[in-house]
Amino acid sequence: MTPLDQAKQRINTLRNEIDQHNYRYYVLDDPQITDQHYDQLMRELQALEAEYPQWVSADSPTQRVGAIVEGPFATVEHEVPMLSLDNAFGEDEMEAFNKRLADRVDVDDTLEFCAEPKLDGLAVSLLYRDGRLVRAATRGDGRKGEDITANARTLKSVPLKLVGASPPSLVEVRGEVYMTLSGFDALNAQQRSNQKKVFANPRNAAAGSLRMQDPSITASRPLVFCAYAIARLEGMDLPVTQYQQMQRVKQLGLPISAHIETVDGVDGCAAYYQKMLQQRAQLPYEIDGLVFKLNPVDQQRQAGFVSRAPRWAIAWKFPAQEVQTRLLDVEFQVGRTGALTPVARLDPVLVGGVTVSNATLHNMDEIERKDIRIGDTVIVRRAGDVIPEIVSAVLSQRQKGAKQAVMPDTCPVCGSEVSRAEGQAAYRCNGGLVCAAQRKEAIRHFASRKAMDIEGLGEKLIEQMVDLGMVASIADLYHLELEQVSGLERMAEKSATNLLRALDKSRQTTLSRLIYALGIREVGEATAEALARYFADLEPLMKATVEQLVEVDDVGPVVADSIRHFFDQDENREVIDRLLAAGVEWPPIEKPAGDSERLAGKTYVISGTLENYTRDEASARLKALGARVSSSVSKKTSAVIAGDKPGSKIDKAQNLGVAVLDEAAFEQLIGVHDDET
DNA sequence: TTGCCTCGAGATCA
DNA sequence: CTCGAGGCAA
Repeated sequence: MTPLDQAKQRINTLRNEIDQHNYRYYVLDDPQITDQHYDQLMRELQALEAEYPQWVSADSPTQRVGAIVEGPFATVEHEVPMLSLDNAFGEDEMEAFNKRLADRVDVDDTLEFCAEPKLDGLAVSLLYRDGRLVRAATRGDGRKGEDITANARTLKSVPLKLVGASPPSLVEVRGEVYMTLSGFDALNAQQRSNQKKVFANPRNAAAGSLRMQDPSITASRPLVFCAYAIARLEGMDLPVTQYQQMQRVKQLGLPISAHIETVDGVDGCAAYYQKMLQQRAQLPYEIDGLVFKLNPVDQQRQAGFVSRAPRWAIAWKFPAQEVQTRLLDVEFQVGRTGALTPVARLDPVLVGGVTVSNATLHNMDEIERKDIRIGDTVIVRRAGDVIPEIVSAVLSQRQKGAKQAVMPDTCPVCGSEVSRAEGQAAYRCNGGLVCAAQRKEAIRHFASRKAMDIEGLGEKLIEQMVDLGMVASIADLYHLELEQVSGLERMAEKSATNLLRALDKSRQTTLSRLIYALGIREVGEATAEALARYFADLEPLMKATVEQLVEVDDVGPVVADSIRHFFDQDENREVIDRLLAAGVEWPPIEKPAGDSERLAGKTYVISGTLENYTRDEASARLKALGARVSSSVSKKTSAVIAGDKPGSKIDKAQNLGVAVLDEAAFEQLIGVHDDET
C-alpha cells in the first residue's frame, strides 16, 4: 500500500470512528471515550484533510461549520405540513381525548399510546436523501419554514450521514432542538464574562442560536436535537407503530427521547404523567408536558386530522407556572375601532423564564367577574405558554386601599365621550378620527404588512407624525414631503427618501389589500378578499346595499351593516377619494374564466370533517371553480359534501332530496388526481 | 406578550 | 454604538 493509500484509509477510519463516537454519545447515551480522546481524533483528521484537501467531503465530521450565508434564510415548503398538537390540561381532558378516539377507531380494547416528554425547544425538520443530510428547516407556519441547514449541520447530535450500509432513499425526521440546562448556564456564564447579553431562558437561547447568520456561532452553542416523528420515509418499510418508528429513527443514527414508552389507556397515560412529573426536576432539560400518540399507525389513519392537528395525538401540559405579583394599575388602551381595553400594569415578575409586566384584562366584565382591584396581589400565569393572564386576586392579602378599576367616561386620549353599545362588552371612544389614538392605530393598520405594506413606517414614526399634526388620516400619508419627514427624530435624508419610496410603492396595490387597509370594523383579511372577489371594484362595494352585501360568502348582517355604515360616513368617502387622487390603484380583477367557471351557479354545503382538507381549503377549492359555498342546506343546494361526523345537514339534505357526496366524490368534483394528496 | 436576531441608518466620540 | 423596524418562535 502506498503512503497515499494509507492516508486515505486513515481518513476513512477516523471519520467512521468519530461518527461512531457521536452516535454512542448522543443516540445511545453511552460514550466510550473521553472528550480529550475525541478531540485528538478530530485534530488528526483535520491535519490529514489539510494535507490532502482533495479528499475533504461535505459529510466529514470536520465539515460541520460552513460559511456565513448572507441575507435572509431561504424559504422551504414542507411536503407534509408540520402540524401543532392539541393540548390537554388534566385527566378529564385526557379522558375526553381517549373517548373521541375510541369512538373513531375500530378497536374494542384499551387504546395503546406511545408516550414521551415534550421538550421545550423549537421544532425542526431534517431531510436525508440516500443517507445524507440535505436540508434542515424550521416549522414556520407549518406549511413553509426557513432553511437552516447550515446551522443544523453544526449540531453533533444531528448526523450528517445516517448509520448503516443501506439507508432509505429519503427520510424526513422531525424533532425538537433544545438547550440543556447545564449548557444554558454555561453559555450564560460565558456571555457574562464576555460582557455580552445573557439569555432569558433555554428556549429563547436555542431559538436565537439556530437563527444565527454565522454557523460558527451556532456551533459554539450547546444545542441538542431529539427526534419525535418520521414525516416521510421512502425506500424502506415504515414500521407500523409510532414506538417502532422511533426505534427505527434510532437505528438510523438519530437521537430519540430516553423516556419513550408505550402505555395503555388513560390509566397508563396518567401513571406515566405522575412518573414524569416526579422526574421532571431531575431532568437535564426543560419539558412543558408530555405527548401521547396513538401507537398503531393504522389506528392513526382511522382517527384522521382536524384542521391544524392530528386527532390521534395530544400534549398533556403540566400546569402553567403561577406567580404572585402586584397589580400596580389598570390603564385603558384605545384601539383602532375606539374600543377601550383595560390593560394590567404589573410589578414585573419572572413567569416561566420571561418577565411579565403587562397583561390584557379583555374587558370590564372580566375584571368584575374576577373581582380584581388595583393594588391587589394577583396570581399571574402564561396561558397556552404565551399570553400572560391574571388568574385571580389573592383576596386574603387585599389591602384597605385597593381600588376598583373604573372605566373612564371620557377617552383618556382625546376626551371624547365613552359609551357602551347595547349588548356589547366593549366600551368605545366616540371620537372617531378626532382621537389621536384611533388615528395612530388606523395608520398603523393601513401601513401593516397584510394591508398596504409600507416598509419602514413603524409605530414610533407614526407617533411623531400624528403628534406633530403632519398626518391626520391615512390619505395624508401620500402628501408627505421629503423636508417634513427628514425633520423627524432618527430620520435623516436617507431614511426619509426610503420612506417616501416605500409609500410610493404602496400605491400599486390590490383591491383586497386596500379594502382591508381601510380598517372597516369586522372586515379582516378574509372578508376583504371575499368582498374584492365579489364586487371586483371599489365603486360597487361602496354603493352596495346591506342586502347585496350579505350575498357575499361569510358576510352576515352584522358585517354588512358595519360595511354600509363605514361607506355612509362622509369623512370615509373623502379619505377614499383622496387616496384614489393620490394614485392608489390596483390591477382590475378579472372575471374567472375557463376551468374556474366549471362550477358556476352551483352551491355546496360542507358538513363534518374531511380527511385531507380543512373546511377553508375545501371551500376555497370549490370557489376557485366558480361555485358558491353556503353554510345551510336549502332546495337550491347542489350537493352536500359530507366528511367524518357530519351533522344534521345530511338529514336535511336527504329530506330535500339534495345529493350527498363523500370525500372521494368531492375530490373527483374538484378534479384532484391521486398524485395530488 | 416577550425575547431573539438582522438590517439599515442615525448618533456619538475619537 | 444604539435605535427602530421587521420577522420569527412559543
